[in-house]
Amino acid sequence: MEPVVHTLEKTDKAPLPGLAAKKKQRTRILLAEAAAALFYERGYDATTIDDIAAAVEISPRTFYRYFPTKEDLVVAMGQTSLESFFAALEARPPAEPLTIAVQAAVDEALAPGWEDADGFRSFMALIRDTPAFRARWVEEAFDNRYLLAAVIAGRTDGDPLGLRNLLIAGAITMAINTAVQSWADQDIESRPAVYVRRALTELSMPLLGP
Amino acid sequence: MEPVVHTLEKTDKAPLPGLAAKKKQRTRILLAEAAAALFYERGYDATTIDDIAAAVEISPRTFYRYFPTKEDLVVAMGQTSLESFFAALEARPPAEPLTIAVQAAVDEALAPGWEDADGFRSFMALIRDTPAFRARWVEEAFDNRYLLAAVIAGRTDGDPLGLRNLLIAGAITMAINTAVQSWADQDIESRPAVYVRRALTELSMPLLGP
DNA sequence: CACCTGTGTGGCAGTTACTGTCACATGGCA
DNA sequence: TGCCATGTGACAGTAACTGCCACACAGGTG
Repeated sequence: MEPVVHTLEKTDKAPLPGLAAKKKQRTRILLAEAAAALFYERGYDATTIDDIAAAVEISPRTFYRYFPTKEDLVVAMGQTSLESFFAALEARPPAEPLTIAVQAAVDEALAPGWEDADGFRSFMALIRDTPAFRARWVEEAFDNRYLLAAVIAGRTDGDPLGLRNLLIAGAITMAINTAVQSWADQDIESRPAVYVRRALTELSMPLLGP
Repeated sequence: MEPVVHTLEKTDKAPLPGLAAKKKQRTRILLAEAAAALFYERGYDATTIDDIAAAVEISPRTFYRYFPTKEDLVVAMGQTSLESFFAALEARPPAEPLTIAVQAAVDEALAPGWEDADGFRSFMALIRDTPAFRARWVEEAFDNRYLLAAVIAGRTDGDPLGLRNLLIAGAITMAINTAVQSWADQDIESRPAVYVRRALTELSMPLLGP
């Protein structure tokens, strides 16, 4: 078992001819979208793999060549946002304080979301109410600490696996998740970024006394 | 769905006659122990519910009256340590710096473990290598933030659901998990407490610049 | 004592997630 | 044209879970 450090793409193989790769990627996205639509409509349990496969016109067996388990669909459903976040973060100037950079990256990553904030809220609700998704999603966040730590390390030429960077990444991960979750659960009006800002601001002050 | 805030016991019902409750609790523990033994011996996938039920001489159907899913066994396997941790933490003097208190509580909770550090290490390895367990375990840690935040709030008469306390609890949760995991993965000699101390020390300094 | 009622248990049938295996299709290449 | 590689589908099998019903064994009531 080596998935301690993840990469964002699912590099099972060498890059492939390049055309087939695109097509495979495309089917993967189609599957995730079809699944999402069905989950929102009927719920997770009431949607079978057969349903999802049928919606994309592939055989159920083939579904499993794209996703190892039904739960893993949730990762694909959130992947676009996640990639945007990391891309945005890496594009930020290294001199900028980390808090600000993260804040801005969250803003950008979620930006396409809040014209339809309801969609995003549905997504969060789906995760909250679907135990299998919830666990998988949290695990994903947990793992992405390593990715985040690497980015942080990159801004300062630090050690990607150093304890300090891991802790910072962990705290930020927790902060973002806590913030977004409160937003999804409570607030009807303001944008999630408001919550994230509040949490990150809190983080930038010393958390613990001596 | 309401499990946002957890209690440590599984309060499905009113306290029950009290005798039946003990017996039920006992069976639950027996199941968790039998399952653990089988998992260590053959692995998670190679152990069926039927095996576990047979080891405790109950019917497979009855197993599901104790645990909703096979994965949930991992929570029961770790529950004793978790309860010790919280008990120890609450017993600490409120004046004591939080870092020290947590450190000491981890020490106490894991103490029975390191005469047989190998057992604990096996447990961590099982979690690491069993995707279903891993996700469930991380989720549990994630949820226990709320419990920890409540305890922290109790030491200072703060708000158990206040953002600040949630963030502190989150950071500590991450720190402990990161520390224990590194210990389990790498170190053969020293005790996990050493890793935890290092992480907590780091946490007690400001994590993020302004 | 018989009678009910509530609670834990077991057996059975059914659904669905997932897997191993094999056969077939397609497309580039010699 | 034949050959191989890679993606796909069909089929059978295992095992996790669920709903349902029937039974056992309390404790309280007539």
